[in-house]
Order: sequence, then structure tokens, then C-alpha cells
Amino acid sequence: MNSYLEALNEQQREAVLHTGNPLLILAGAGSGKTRVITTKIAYLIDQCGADPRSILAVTFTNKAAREMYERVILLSPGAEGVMIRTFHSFGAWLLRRNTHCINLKSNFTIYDDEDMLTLLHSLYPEKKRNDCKPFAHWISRAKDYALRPGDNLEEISWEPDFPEIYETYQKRLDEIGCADFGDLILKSVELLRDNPEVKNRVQQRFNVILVDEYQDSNVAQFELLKQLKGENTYLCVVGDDDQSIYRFRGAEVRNILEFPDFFRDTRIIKLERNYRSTKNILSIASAVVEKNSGRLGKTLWTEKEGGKKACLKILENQNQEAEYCAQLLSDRNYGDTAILYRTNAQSLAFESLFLRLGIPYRIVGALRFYEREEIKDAIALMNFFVNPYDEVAFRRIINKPPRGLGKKSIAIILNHSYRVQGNLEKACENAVDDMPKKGRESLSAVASCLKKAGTILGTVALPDFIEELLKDFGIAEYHRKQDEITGTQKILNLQELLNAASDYENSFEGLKEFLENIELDRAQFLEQQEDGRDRVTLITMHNTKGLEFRRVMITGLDDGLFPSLRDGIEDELEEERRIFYVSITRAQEELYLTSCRMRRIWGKTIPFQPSRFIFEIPEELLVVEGNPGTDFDSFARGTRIYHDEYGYGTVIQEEQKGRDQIIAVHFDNGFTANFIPRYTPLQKISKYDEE
DNA sequence: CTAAAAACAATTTTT
DNA sequence: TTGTTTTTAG
Repeated sequence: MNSYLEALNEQQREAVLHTGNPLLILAGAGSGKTRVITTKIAYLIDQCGADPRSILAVTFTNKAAREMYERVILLSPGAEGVMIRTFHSFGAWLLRRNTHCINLKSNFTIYDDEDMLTLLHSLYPEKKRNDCKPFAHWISRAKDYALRPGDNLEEISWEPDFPEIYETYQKRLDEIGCADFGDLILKSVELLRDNPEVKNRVQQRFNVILVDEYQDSNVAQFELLKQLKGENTYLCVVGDDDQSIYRFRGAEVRNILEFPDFFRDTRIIKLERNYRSTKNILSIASAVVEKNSGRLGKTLWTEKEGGKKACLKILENQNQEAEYCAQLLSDRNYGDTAILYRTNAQSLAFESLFLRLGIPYRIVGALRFYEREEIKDAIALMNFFVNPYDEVAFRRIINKPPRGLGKKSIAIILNHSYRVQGNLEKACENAVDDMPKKGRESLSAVASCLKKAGTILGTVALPDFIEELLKDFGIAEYHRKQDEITGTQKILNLQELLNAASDYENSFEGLKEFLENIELDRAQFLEQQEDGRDRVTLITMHNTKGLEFRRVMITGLDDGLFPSLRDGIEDELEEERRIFYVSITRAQEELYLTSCRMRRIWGKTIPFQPSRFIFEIPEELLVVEGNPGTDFDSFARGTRIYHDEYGYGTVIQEEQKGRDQIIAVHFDNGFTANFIPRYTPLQKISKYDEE
């Protein structure tokens, strides 16, 4: 009967069985925390007679939510009604049901970062789009910290105009009745705070709240939790301070550190047994993360003694790096291998080589489907149809393809919109007569297309409806032409979008649901492309959270790239180190590290030194291939050298700093530069070698 | 208004 | 170097 409890270790079982006061589970990497959460849910339903509908589980990504749901159902088929969502998706769910209590249109659209920027830009047309970017960023940050325009925003930005711009932006957003990502959380907090009856209803519904990846929650999300927790709500959060890697996005480690202070009598359970990695890999991870201060401190242990040592390879450039990984993959163990990198751009070298060699791969998260022009166009069109108040969508679709409706026409339509409470669809209809003759016809065509769409909806399957809409608006034709000119696959991508729509009901509600899922779960299309084939995973370090692979290759361990090291602030270095920690702990058995001496960035070749993190790995756990300091030792003054980019030159100065020799080279082209020969490919040449 | 030319940013990481 | 935004000329 309690078979799934028997599969747990003592701490895990304790965590599952715990009831009453709030519970904080500090779960190290690979300690089976997902198993604990899923088992806990199943146990509550099966053994404690909890109503599945009264359980809310919050995860960090939609993918994690889906996986958790599947695992729960596997354990307990009766758990179907349990709600497992991300914070944002939960916020959207809550707000949709209560738009009347808060200034949101009933069919409000969710704005992503790009939409935010478009709206800001439209409010400040005299500013360049790029100059609006920092403000969009600060607004997001402010919302992460649950700060509204009236609050003290000095922590967010010193820019004197910021509070006013934030206020203007928010005012306009509220007028349009739309929500950006931050609003999904913040407006939820405000909804519950200001509407006791709503709060009561929600608190009655959810008796149990579980939060996964709690270390990456932000202040606003913590506020939301406080609002959601009623007197009798059982609250359980699971996290690992060592794996907090989203501070740039407002994640606040203090949420986990101060959780016991806010919720009195919190029970803390640590899960320290690691089931994933070998002892060697775990020792490396521990040695690295121990360099951080300000951690709660855990000691992971495992029964998997020994294991292979990690292997570090120093390479000349990213092409060699890709070749090295390809070599390692010659054993064709694709499916259990992951190649990790810090920035998405680094995937390129791997992709082109693997394509050439026929190594099957999949990219997680990169080349975001939803960010593509044609997809955004299609979504904007649907959004505008659903929500005619959506100015951002309106601006995107009104003159695409070019139909003679530029700045002037938009201004006229916007003017009209004020007379119809901002309804831009009606404004289009009404504005037809005011149009200069050029735009008149095309605007009336737009208006009738929208009307026609309204009559078709519900009569045909959703993909057919969307296809019709795209055709009528000329979007399909526009991108077909683009495809012909530039050889892209925009039409194919649109087809993919249509396919995804077939899962939804052919009604207004179905369309709305489809749109919301797109906005909140952008990864879902990419995952649909998975065909179960054995493939290498190419993935950013951030995206690997929660995943594991038998063999992991961490690439680009170049100082400045990883750690990223922008201003060298110590705090940020600690976060980078946690990213390294997360990356290392993805590996079950084998760990490979690579570093490049040179890297082409923006068409320029930049020399790099090995990441400082490499030196934090205990020597006895690491095998180094391609010694970083082979025969580049002595560059005496006067030595002639050749450099790939700068050409021929002479060493004019030389000094020893620690174990590195630093030389200054005066090139024949007049340029002078400093190098550390150990890390820079310089050829020593004799005079006779020169032409 | 559109299309071509010029200017300019981009490499952190994502809901 | 690339792709995108802004300026300009028609």
C-alpha cells in the first residue's frame, strides 16, 4: 500500500509525511526532490484523502510543470485535478477569472519583453528604440521586487526619469488593459490584497501549496505566496541556495534564507544524499561551490564511490572545441550526452560541424520559435482579433504587409479610438472616412477582414480559421514572398503554428486558450519537434536546471566568457560559480571541460585565458589534456613572432608574473599589444621564415 | 508611403 | 561579422 514510501530514504520520507507547520526542504542537486514533491502529492491524495483540486504545485518552468504532472498521475491516477503551474501561469489563471476586480480587459493580452519595448517606444517616439531598452528592463526588475511607480525605485535605477517613465508606461498599459509578465504576479498580489472575498475564495480552494525551485523565486512571488497562504494552508517549499542562478531576473536568495523568519515554526529538512553523480564529480562540484560565501551549507554524499576523473582539454578556438566534442561523440552515445555553454551564440560552432558530420543534435531553448518575425505577426493578428484594445498588436499588424497605413494613418486611428474607449477595431471602422484616399481602401479592407473573421470563428477547425485569417490579411503571401527572396522557411514555421492550434477547440475560448499557452509556454513548439531520436543535447547552462545526463561536456571555460565577468562584482562572480556548480552536477558519470585560447566574436579574434573556475578544481580530480603552457615559454626581447591577426612583430618587453610570462609585441604594422604567450597562439619565427 | 542606404548594436542567462 | 533600426531619397 505504501510502496512508494518504501522507495524513499529517511529524510525524503520525513519530508513526504510532514504536516502542519510550513516546511522548507533544502534539497541538494540530484537528491530526488522532484520525487519527494510528487510522492507528497500522491500521498496527500491517496492516504490523507485530500481533494486533488485543493493542491497547488508551483514549478519554475512549464516543462517542469508538465513533467511533474505526469509523474504525479503515474503515482496516483486519481490526482488528475491537481493544479501544477508556473507562478506566471498561475497568475494568468487567477487574473483571467477576476478581470472585473482589477483594471484588466476581460480578454487581456500578455506582453513579453519585446511588446513592452514596443509600447514604451510608442510612448516616447522621440527616443530611439534602443534607448528605451534599459527602461523596459528596469520596469521588469521593479515588478520583480513588487515595486510600483510610487514606491522608492532608487534600488532599481538612479536614472532620474525612470519613475516618471515607469508611471507613464503603466498608465498606458492599464488603459489598454493588458498585462506584462511582471503584472501577472504583481496584479495577482494586488487582487488578493484588495479583494478579501477573492482572497477568501482562493484560500478556501487551495489547502496545500508546494513550490519547487524556491531559490529562484522573486520578491513579488514571495508576496503572492504570503497572500495565498491562509491560516490553515499547508505550505511546503523546496529549494537549493547553491543553485540560485536567476538573480539577473530578480530572483532573491533571501526568500529561502529568510523563509523561516517570516513563517514561524518552519520545519527544515535537508536532503543531502545524491543519487545522480559519482563521488569524483560530486567532489569537484563541492570544491567549487565551497568558494562561495553566504550559503546555508550542505554536504552532499553518495554511495557511488570513485568514478572517472574529469577531463580538461585546452583548444585553440571554438572550431577545434567543436571537433573535440565530435571526437568524444564518435562512440555514438548521443542521447546521454549534453554539451553545455554559457551563451546561446556558442551553439553555432557545434551546429555547423554536427550538421556536416551528421551528428544528430537538438537545441534546447535557442532560436526561439515564438520570437521569429512570422510567428509574432501571426500571434499579433490573433491577439488583436481577440483583444481589439491591444495597441501593440495593432501597431504590428496594421501595415504589414505594406498597405499604405503609416504613421499618419495610425495617428488618425488612435485619435478615433479615444471616442470608443480605446477599441481599435471600432476605431478602424470609424476612421475609414477620415483617411487620406491612399489608405481609405486598405483600411476598410482591414475592417471587413476582421468582421469576416468574426463570422467564421467556430464554424471551422481552429487551424483553418487561423489560416484564413493569415491569408485574408496578406501575412501568408507576404512571408511566402520573403521565403522566395531570402530562402527562409517562414511559411513552414507558420504551418507549425497552425499544427499546434489543432489541439484547441474551434471557438473564441479555444483561441484564447491557445494564445495564452503560446505566451506563457514558448518552449512547447520546440519540444514538439522532438521525435525520440537519439540526439546530443546542445543547451545553455541555465537551461540544464533539473536535467541530468550520463556524460556532460562543459564548453567555453574561458575567463570573461564564463565567468561572464562584466564589472567583476564579487556577487556576480558567486552567481557564475553557482551556474558552474549546477552544470557540473548535471553529470552522472563523465565530465569533460573545454577551454579555448582564442574565440571569434563579432568577426574579431579575441584571446582568452582559461576560466578562473578551472583552478578551483582539485588537481587530483582532473586530467588535463593539451597543457595550457606547452612550449610557449621563452620569448626573449628581440624575438620575432607571427600572430594570425596582427601579422609579424618583435618582442619589445618581457616580464614574469607568477607562472605567466607577459610580453609586449610591436607589430610591423605599427600596432603594439601585450600577450600572455601561454594562452595566445604566437609563432616564434626565424628571420629566414619571413618572405 | 516605400525602398534603399546608412548607422548601429550584439553575447549573458528566461517566465 | 550579422541582423535590425533609423535616416534618406524618390
